[in-house]
Amino acid sequence: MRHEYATKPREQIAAILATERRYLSAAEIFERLEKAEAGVSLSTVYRTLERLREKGVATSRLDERGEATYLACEPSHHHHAICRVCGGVEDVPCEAIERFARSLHDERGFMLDGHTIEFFGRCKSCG
Amino acid sequence: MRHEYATKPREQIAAILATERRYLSAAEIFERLEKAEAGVSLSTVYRTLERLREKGVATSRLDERGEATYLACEPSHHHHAICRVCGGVEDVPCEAIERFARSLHDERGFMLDGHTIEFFGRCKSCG
DNA sequence: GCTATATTTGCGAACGGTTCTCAAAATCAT
DNA sequence: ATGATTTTGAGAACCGTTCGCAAATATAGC
Repeated sequence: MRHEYATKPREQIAAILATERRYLSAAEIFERLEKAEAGVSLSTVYRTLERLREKGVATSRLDERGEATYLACEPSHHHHAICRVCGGVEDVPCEAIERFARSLHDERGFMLDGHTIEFFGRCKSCG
Repeated sequence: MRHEYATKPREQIAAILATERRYLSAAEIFERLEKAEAGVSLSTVYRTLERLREKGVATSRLDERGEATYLACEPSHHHHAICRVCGGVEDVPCEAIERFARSLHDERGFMLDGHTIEFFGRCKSCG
């Protein structure tokens, strides 16, 4: 029989993620737990973040330096506008992409100054 | 006086990059150099790739596992369509983004099945 | 509540990619 | 060739992440 144990470390990590509207690294989360003297290990932080991602309640992305960062995130398909100053994340619905720069600024006040776009799939010769 | 020395390792690395239309990791380039018994060190591969990127003749991106990969690349602003099977890269001009899925398939035969889009800038409160 | 069983945890070691250090080798100007 | 300067190779160091395992914890059944 397969069980899921509800543990204090998991609750604490999920809580930190839930109250933060920016991508956090495992190290950042670990720091906060240390400050709160939670006695949670870094390994557990990594394991729990990965678990949250698998469950679909968090997304992850690699920052510029290749460090994995996590954000509590609804599973619906959308994209992110990330502030270069505060790191804050705003959701950008997929349909908005066509009008992206103008709408981001006009509708949300987000001053776009860069973006990363990559498409994946199969090229003509790989069918 | 500041000089730039033209060396064999640099030529060889640039040559590998120039003939390959896919993102290559430092390790992959190093392997090829080993096969050719070029006697070039991994450190030099890293240093040279970074140098090519700074000079603007190559771009880099992190793959899913966070490994840095490099591609010889014109400096003009555009995006990439990466084949999931062969790794081949096709340039996607920036203006095409609005019509991306249809045009990619109709015009290039690239069957889109995923994409990564991130916007950067300053949010309303960070001005 | 207690016990048995399965899951989770913390610790520390291992890992893999990248960067650094530094003496030896290569490049270029003269 | 010679000397000043840059680049290189080898290996150590680094850093984020993963792994292995014994101890601790959570749950189910009594």
